[in-house]
Amino acid sequence: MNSCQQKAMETLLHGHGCANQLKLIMDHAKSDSSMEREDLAKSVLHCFSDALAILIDTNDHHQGDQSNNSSPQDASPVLENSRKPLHKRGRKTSVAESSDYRRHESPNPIYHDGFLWRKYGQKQIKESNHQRSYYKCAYTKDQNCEAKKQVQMIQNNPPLYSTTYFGHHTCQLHQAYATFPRDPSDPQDSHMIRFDHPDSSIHQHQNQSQNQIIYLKDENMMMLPDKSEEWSSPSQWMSSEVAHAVEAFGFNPFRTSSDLS
DNA sequence: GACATTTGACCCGG
DNA sequence: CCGGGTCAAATGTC
Repeated sequence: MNSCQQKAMETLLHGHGCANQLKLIMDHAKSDSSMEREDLAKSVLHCFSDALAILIDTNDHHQGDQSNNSSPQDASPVLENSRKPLHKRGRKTSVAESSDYRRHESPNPIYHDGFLWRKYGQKQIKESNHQRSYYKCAYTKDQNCEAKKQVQMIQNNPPLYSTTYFGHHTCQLHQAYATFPRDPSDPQDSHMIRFDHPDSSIHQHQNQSQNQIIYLKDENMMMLPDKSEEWSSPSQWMSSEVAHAVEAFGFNPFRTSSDLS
């Protein structure tokens, strides 16, 4: 998978996570969480818009360099960082100048976006009069995930918050997604998709006869068919909602440019 | 006690 | 030197 497709995949997964949370909230509408629902709905919309933009751009520009399999994701940031002495702290590279970011603006800060974040800093930004909060993926240490986000109020009246995401989630949440089908011809190879916490086993259901695993947190997740020799259709490697959303836009990330014309 | 958040210090790029 | 990003000790919460 090239880096653009991976980026789109992550964005779609992000949207899927938001959709799941939204569904859970709506299923258990005990409390008045309309703000949360609004955040999630906006996140879902943003994710699909961003993913589609990425995928369409991929199709427009990426067909010529298919031989180049080395994506930026393959380059090891760990090695890059390891060149620096351990006692060095502070800004390594300017994330604000990185082209690899996605910025969302909403009347409320986006706390529930489908990922688990850990706050690692807060700073008063000189020009804005508002504090900026810095978050890392909760799996930064465990799985070397480098995804980060910044949340900052950018306007008082009416309140407006900017949430900026940097980098990609490389935590297992996405690895499970990115690595299958591992061996479609191997019947012993279980087809597993998971979108909840990788360590949580309580939601896990295993169909032992078919050696397939689904997760109850994603009730609408498709059980992958045993015959998985073809993965060209999004509906065969995405959740049903994401697949339907992508197909509704008439887009197939594996379609070639000649198919488009 | 374990884990998450806060906050001041440190570091780097401009 | 300044502003922004990160670290890590201190503090809070469960």
